[in-house]
Amino acid sequence: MPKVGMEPLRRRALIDAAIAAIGERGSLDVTMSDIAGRAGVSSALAHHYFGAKEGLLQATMRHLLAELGRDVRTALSGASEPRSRVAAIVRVNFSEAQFQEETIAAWLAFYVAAQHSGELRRLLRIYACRLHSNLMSGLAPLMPRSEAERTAEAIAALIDGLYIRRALKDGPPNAASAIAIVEDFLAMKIGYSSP
Amino acid sequence: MPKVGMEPLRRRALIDAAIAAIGERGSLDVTMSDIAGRAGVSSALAHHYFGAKEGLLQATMRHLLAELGRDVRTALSGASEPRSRVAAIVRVNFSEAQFQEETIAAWLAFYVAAQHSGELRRLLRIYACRLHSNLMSGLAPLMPRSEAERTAEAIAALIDGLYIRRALKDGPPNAASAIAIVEDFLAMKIGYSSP
Amino acid sequence: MPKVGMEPLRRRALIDAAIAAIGERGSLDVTMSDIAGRAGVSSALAHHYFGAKEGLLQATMRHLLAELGRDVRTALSGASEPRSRVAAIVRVNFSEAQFQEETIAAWLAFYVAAQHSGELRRLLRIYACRLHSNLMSGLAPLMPRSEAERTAEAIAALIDGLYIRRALKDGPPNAASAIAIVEDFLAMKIGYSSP
Amino acid sequence: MPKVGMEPLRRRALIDAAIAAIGERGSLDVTMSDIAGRAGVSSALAHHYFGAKEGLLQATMRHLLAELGRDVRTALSGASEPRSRVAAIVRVNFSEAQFQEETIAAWLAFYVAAQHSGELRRLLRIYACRLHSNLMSGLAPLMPRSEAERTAEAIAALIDGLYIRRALKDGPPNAASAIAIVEDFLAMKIGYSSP
DNA sequence: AATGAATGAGCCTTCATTCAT
DNA sequence: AATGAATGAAGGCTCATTCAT
Repeated sequence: MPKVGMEPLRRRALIDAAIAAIGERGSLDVTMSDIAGRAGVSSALAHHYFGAKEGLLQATMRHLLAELGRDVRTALSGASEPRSRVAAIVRVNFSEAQFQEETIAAWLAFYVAAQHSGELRRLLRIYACRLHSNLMSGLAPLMPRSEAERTAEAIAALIDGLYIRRALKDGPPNAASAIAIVEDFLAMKIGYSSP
Repeated sequence: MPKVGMEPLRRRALIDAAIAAIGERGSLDVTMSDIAGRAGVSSALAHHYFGAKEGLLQATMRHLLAELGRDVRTALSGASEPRSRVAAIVRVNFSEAQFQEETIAAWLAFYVAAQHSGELRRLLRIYACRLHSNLMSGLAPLMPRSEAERTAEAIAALIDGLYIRRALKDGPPNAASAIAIVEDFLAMKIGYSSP
Repeated sequence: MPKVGMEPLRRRALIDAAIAAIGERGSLDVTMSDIAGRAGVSSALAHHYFGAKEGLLQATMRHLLAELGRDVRTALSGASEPRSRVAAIVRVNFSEAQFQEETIAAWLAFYVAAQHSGELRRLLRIYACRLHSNLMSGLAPLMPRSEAERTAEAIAALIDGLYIRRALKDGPPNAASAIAIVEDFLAMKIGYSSP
Repeated sequence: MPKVGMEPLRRRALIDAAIAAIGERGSLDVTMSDIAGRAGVSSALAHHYFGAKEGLLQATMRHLLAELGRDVRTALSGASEPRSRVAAIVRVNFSEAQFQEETIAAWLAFYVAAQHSGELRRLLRIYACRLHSNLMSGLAPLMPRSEAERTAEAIAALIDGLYIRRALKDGPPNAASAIAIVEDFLAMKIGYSSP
């Protein structure tokens, strides 16, 4: 039983537990004790590592954002054609790693909370900017700039809308139909050249 | 000096106060005292009229839904052409009465909360069904059924997505650009016949 | 059982309980629950009336100060001769109402805490100023100004010193010997004219 | 790399840190972590050396008392005349080593805490006895025994009073004026023979 | 010799809710 | 019709303390 170097493990366990708790409850209104309990530690330890609940929540959101960012980067690294870059971004957002019940619920909870919390808002904006510029890197070569801007905005809205509408559905998320909807939009927008 | 016939006024005042409080805070995590205070009454009275916090929240959501429903009905009553029916629905969702900062925030808060609360979920689903069938009443005559279904789904997602993305923006909501995005999608979908 | 107009009674009961608790423990490090329990109410009610622990502590100190102030005023109102004014002030500080174990301990606790708390410090300073000017009103006619100033300072120090030294003693405070010490000093200072 | 012979250094560092922490905060309500941090060690080490917080606090008070005792002994060793013995004692209490903001605050904190802690109380009493007998060694030759007793008591009270009244003042302690007050009292008491 | 890891206990505070008036 | 009074329950956070290394 290693008694040193536990910090990164605990941090990670606590963040995972936070995602689970938030995802299950569908809001940030979860207790530190619940999270800590899921991670198998005392709530005092959670405070020890993250200072306060807010610290843990921010770290959790950062983690979510970082994971998505990594997936997107990976997906983009294998897509050189503009069209396929856009498709790759869309696909990642509905990939198995991202588009699962728990993650979706946590994601939305953070999204809504970001409306009124300085730091969460900042984090989410950074992500939004990155998404936008990633989309633009694929769209810009295919249409006039202003058109590309609006298209990027629409795709982002579609993605977020498809996420939020999961809130009403039962059963496992259907990534395929979600992707189809976005792809359909894209196809109309930039013509039916294969992605 | 107690007055008679106060009940409906108080109920309404409390619901308005709830919307304001929730909208301002961006979540359902508001206190009964805050709401009651805004309505100018004691929190005990809020309990008297709504039984419990949950009751008030449900009544508030019902109110939001009812208002939107009324607006949609009104808009539809003046639109007989399929194409213009769809346009009318979209326009209502971004009308001044609906698409304001406070209402948007409250709306999202309920949306996310609905993920895990029986009654709120039920209410939101009813609304979603109504929206869907309203959209279908406009789309069905214009395209094959399955295509119409998917289009209705996409429009609904777009609307919700444009709402949620308001969470990141500053300044007053820009209804015009939101409508333009949905209309653009619609136009591509059903051809450029004027709405 | 009156259910209205309780506020002043509860406030007073809580302040008395606070004095008792602080006096018994000899420091401000008492719990709200302890205080509330002594007052026969829940700790939530204490918060309801005083906002927070700090509020209750400040109110308590204010109460202590106000009582002493009132006693001093009363004593002074019956003393017109300069010499007897000084004597009256000294006597009040060691009167039965003030110079009891519990009050002394509470007093010291506040005194020490005032070193680093803005509001308590402010309150204590006001009291110190008042004491000083009261003493001066008696001493100024009897000696040169600068001498009077120093004498007032010495008397104040003697009083506080006799208070703090109670911390080491057992048994009930001996007011008579304390008064004798201050009177002895005074007598030497201003001559043996009868007080 | 553990070093041998660290114990006395660590103990001393921790005690110094405790004085600093207590002096700064003005109360014994400081955390072990704070103290340990100031001493540059972990709080676990503080426990290792002192067993518990109480142990460290007692050691700290003992240190304060011991230092004062040493200073007094030194001062007395150079004063053979009764009058000058008393003066020496007074001077030490307001010497630079003792009469500084931090030490004063720590001193008072211990004083007040001693009201209700067995060991601290015992320690403080020992010091008080020593002070008393030291004063008596100077006063007894100069006046009747009972008069000397009362004078010793008054001087002790004056010293403590001048200490506690520092709690209300800003700026660096003014030792000169404090000494002047005690000396003035002494001079009146035992006549104006030079100290 | 020294520390990181970990926790239990306790405190302040908030809040929905109840009740007598 | 309406409220002030009051509380139980729960949550965030702190801290002294222990233990294995």
